[in-house]
Amino acid sequence: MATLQKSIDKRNALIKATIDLVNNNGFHATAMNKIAKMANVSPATIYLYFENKQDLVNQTYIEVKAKYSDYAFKNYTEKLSVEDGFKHIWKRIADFKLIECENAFFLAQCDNTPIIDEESRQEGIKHLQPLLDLWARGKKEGIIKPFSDYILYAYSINPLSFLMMAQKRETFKLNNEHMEEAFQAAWNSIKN
Amino acid sequence: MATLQKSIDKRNALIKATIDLVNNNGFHATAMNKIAKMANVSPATIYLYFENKQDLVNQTYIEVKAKYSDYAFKNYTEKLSVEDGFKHIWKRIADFKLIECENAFFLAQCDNTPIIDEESRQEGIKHLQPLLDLWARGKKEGIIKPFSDYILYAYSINPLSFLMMAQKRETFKLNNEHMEEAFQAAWNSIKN
DNA sequence: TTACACAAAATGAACGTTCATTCTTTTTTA
DNA sequence: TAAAAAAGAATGAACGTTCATTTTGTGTAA
Repeated sequence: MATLQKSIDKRNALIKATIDLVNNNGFHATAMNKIAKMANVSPATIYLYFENKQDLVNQTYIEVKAKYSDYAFKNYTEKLSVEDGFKHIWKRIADFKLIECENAFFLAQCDNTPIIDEESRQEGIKHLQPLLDLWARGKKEGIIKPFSDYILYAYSINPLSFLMMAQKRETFKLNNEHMEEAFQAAWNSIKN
Repeated sequence: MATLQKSIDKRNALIKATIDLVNNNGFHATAMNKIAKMANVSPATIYLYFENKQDLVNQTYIEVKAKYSDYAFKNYTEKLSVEDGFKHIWKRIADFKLIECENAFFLAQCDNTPIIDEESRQEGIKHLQPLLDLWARGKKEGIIKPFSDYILYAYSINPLSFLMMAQKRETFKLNNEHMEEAFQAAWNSIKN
């Protein structure tokens, strides 16, 4: 337990600190110094766990992205109808953005800036496959509009990021009614 | 012409260089040095036009945002029906994101990160009023769903940013057919 | 149980570099 | 010719990273 466990704790603390500081200051304004301080660790210790700053943020991204898709597809099964399946995944993603908003905000920032290696970005995309499969089935059954996946994503999933951002910036307060409206808008934009 | 004109040219060159470099490297990885070099100017000269780096990027943001909304509402008139008016504005915004994609990308990056002062951000929001007015009319006439403006924006306008981002990243190639699909999705998500 | 030795983990100080900004000088303009 | 504009070199601070050293944890011999 002792040694290894301690290590994992430190690594987690470092990743948590990275998310926090990058969320509030951006990647390049976040000093290794500050990350170390927030994680209660010496700056030098970071380099026992990560190659360098870029590696730290890449690994943080991949880890958060994995957490995101795990959350999104929890309890999902292909046995559901297209509409029910979509609603299930959509609600899970919405929940994630609300509940794990620090994580979600970090992902949004990575996805909209050049701070992440293209390689790590590709690594993070893989996880969405079940949703793409669902859409393929929906198109075949004539339930989903025959739009390209990018369009379907842009109009049914991605808007949640915008809402989360507004919420985080406190220019908008999401409530249950809003979420109901949002789901309707999402479904109307892609259903046939 | 002479003095003042020359100054405006330099200022424009600086702003253009800022957009270019921030788009490709992010704000904090963009050195004043490099901005000066790209604008064919001494680093010291920047400080004749801008207070400091933050001021440079704030002013760049406000200027690009103004260009964006000018473009969006060009030739728009309130005499149009709600549907036609919306289509008009939507197409203008879509055009902007396609044609002025460097500008659009810069805005997207500013809107998704903490690089811009909250004050400048607020300054940039004002310009959307005609669209909000149109939605208000649409809701009153029962043509637009009675959703909050944030939701309407998230599902009808903001998705264009996502598509532009994918396009810029060359993971997706937008064509006319896609734009038609995108408009349908946008309108379906907000129409009653 | 204690004392010791060794390796792994962790540290704080130090390094070289790069950055935003300023200072002094030169050039341009009117 | 005087003032405004611009330049390039200089500056101090801050950064990512490394180095020399100390601390911690673990197994072993007494």
